[in-house]
Amino acid sequence: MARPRSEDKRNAILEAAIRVIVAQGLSGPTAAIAQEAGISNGALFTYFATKAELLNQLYLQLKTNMATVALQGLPADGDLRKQALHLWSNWVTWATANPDRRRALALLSVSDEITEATRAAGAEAVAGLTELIERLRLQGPLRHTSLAFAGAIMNSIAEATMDFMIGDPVNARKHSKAGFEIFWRAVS
Amino acid sequence: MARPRSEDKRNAILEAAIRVIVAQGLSGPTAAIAQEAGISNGALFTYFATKAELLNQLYLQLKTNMATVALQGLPADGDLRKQALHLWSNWVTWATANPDRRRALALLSVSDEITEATRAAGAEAVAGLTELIERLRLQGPLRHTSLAFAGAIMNSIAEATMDFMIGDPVNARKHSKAGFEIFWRAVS
Amino acid sequence: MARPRSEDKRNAILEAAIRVIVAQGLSGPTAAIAQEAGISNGALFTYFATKAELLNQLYLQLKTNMATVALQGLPADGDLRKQALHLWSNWVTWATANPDRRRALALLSVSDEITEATRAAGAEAVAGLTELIERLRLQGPLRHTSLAFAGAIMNSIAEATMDFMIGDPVNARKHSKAGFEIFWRAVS
Amino acid sequence: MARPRSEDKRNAILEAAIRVIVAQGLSGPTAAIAQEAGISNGALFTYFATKAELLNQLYLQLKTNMATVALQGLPADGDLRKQALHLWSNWVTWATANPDRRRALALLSVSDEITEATRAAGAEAVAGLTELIERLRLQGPLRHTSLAFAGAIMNSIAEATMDFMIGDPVNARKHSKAGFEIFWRAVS
DNA sequence: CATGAATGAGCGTTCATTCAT
DNA sequence: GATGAATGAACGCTCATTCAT
Repeated sequence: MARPRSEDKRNAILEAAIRVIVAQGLSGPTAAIAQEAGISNGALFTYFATKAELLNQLYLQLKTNMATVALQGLPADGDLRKQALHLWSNWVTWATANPDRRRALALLSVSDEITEATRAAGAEAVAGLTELIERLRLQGPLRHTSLAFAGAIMNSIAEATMDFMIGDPVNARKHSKAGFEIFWRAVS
Repeated sequence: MARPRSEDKRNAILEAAIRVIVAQGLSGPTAAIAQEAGISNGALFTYFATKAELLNQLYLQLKTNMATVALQGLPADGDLRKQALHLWSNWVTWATANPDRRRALALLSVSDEITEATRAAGAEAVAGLTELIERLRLQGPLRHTSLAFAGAIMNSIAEATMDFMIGDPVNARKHSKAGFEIFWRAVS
Repeated sequence: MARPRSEDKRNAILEAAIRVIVAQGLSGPTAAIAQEAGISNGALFTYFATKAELLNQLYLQLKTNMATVALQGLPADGDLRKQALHLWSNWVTWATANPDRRRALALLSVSDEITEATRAAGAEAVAGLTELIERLRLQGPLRHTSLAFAGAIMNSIAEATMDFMIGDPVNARKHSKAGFEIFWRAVS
Repeated sequence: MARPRSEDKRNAILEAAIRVIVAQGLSGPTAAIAQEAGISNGALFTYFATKAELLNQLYLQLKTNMATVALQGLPADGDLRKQALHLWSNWVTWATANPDRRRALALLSVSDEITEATRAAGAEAVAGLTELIERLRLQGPLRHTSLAFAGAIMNSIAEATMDFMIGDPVNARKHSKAGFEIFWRAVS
């Protein structure tokens, strides 16, 4: 058996890609990613056939990671507001603790390198989140809009909140609270 | 800076840039922009010293254009809700009528080619808008947050709304209305 | 008006390509061709959009050049043998005087970079030659084979002859004569 | 050189190389050859130290194979024409039955990866053939040329004939006969 | 000895910018 | 000023060869 393909190396590449993307944008060279990951420039293509594939997989991993963290420890039986607050709290905490991941995900989200298939898989990955939002929506004033619209609104409020939490860490808690109240008023 | 010969040509370049950016992203070649504008390759650099400068100026022009339209015909004396609704209506109308401009502006907004100075000038350009938001904020639950935060929230709700209006034109009016109500509930 | 595209430079590239192909084969780098031609590596692509296009055009030019030389001063009224001898003589003289051109053409002829369209144009370019061969064929023992077959046979004898003329210049004249006699006996 | 383990594997590689060369040219990747041979990437280099060595050995094997088949069952006592016809027949039969081998050999023959030493060994391998040609030559009009020249001429006529037999299998027999007559007239 | 991941030089092509005309 | 050819650094990707397992 040859040297096995290393999961660690794969992760190192994805982590390196985040750093390069944050520093140089999506057009950062694959060679820089490889160097940052401590491998040769050719080895990168053992793990990802093309740069586009690397970006797609990174998008998916970031989205999955975000959703997983956001849903962590969600109280199964709490009332809706309690659940929403838990989710919100996890979410903004993730964003605050991982500004690079969040920035990379934001850039990837608007890139046209990300295929429809990947976007669909990404939607799948956040299904747990989506479901909670749906329950919220059905009970409030957005009841007559679509799920997607409600999700987008919630997402947009959250993102704006996170921007401020990251940009002004001292008042992060305050912004988080204010953001949640706006969000809550939007859906209930 | 001596003004270059033709203001028309300058505008043609900026319009061409919008089309190229929408079609190919920010990495679209300057040569494509020049061709689309009906001028030569090299002439573009008579009007904009570098590609980055072109992008910065385009950002500024788009932001200014958006703000100008948004404030058009704002009733000076109406009550706040009436004013806000007028603004909202202008804004989403602009976005619906100019999806390319909006898409280009969105891409430019997250690009790291846009300098701090340009962003500051952009903030300047939307001062009229900002002022109205500030008046809203001071009267409502966001009163204890910052102006910038309130602006970002409002912006984010509007952007999400516009996405849906453009993506689903049949229900555009409905989305606009729903979006405004959310916005209004957020600030009042 | 900008610097005009220079026919000289185009020719310099084609000549350089011949030298590089002879020295390194068809896989010789475009950068080497550019350097040999005294231009920057990017400029090559102003004249030929891709390497494949360069190779195709080179093939065509070489084939055309060969045919033109071969037909030079062909006696219009001479008897067939006289005409054939004239052609043969021109042809092998060209090959002897231009071994690099001939070698490059040989490599290009077997390359799969050369498209069907180019091969068709090449056949067009040697139409004058083909026509004479056809007249020969119809009068001799090959009368019952195809034009293409007769052409291939004649070509193959000529090529073998040229190989020996180039490889052993001292006896070039002798080989040429012997080759022609074989050829003549093949077709008459 | 200790013989590597498996002669089978060596042959599998050579056969695979033929297929890859026919499909992709001489620049086909060694990895593709290995895959086609059903072995790993690296194992190929246990059998052939470099790609060039593989190509050289393949050249030699193909040439040997061709010559062996061509001489099969040669009547020791027949008259010259009978012997020549037998040889011719074997030869074109081999080419018709093994177009891939022939195509690969043709590409290898013009490649500059094949060393002088290999070419010399190749000449050695076809010595039996050469000897017959030599006997022919000494009795006919080519008597005053060199052995090599006569061989090249004969080879060239045969190759042109084979091209047509392979390209137009329906008339293969006819082309073979016509080719032989030309050949015979050239040497006798 | 077999495997296949790792290496890194090398390639064709692109493109912002410069400059001869 | 306008044109578009020239420049050359940069990029994504390939592949012969090496080497850890």
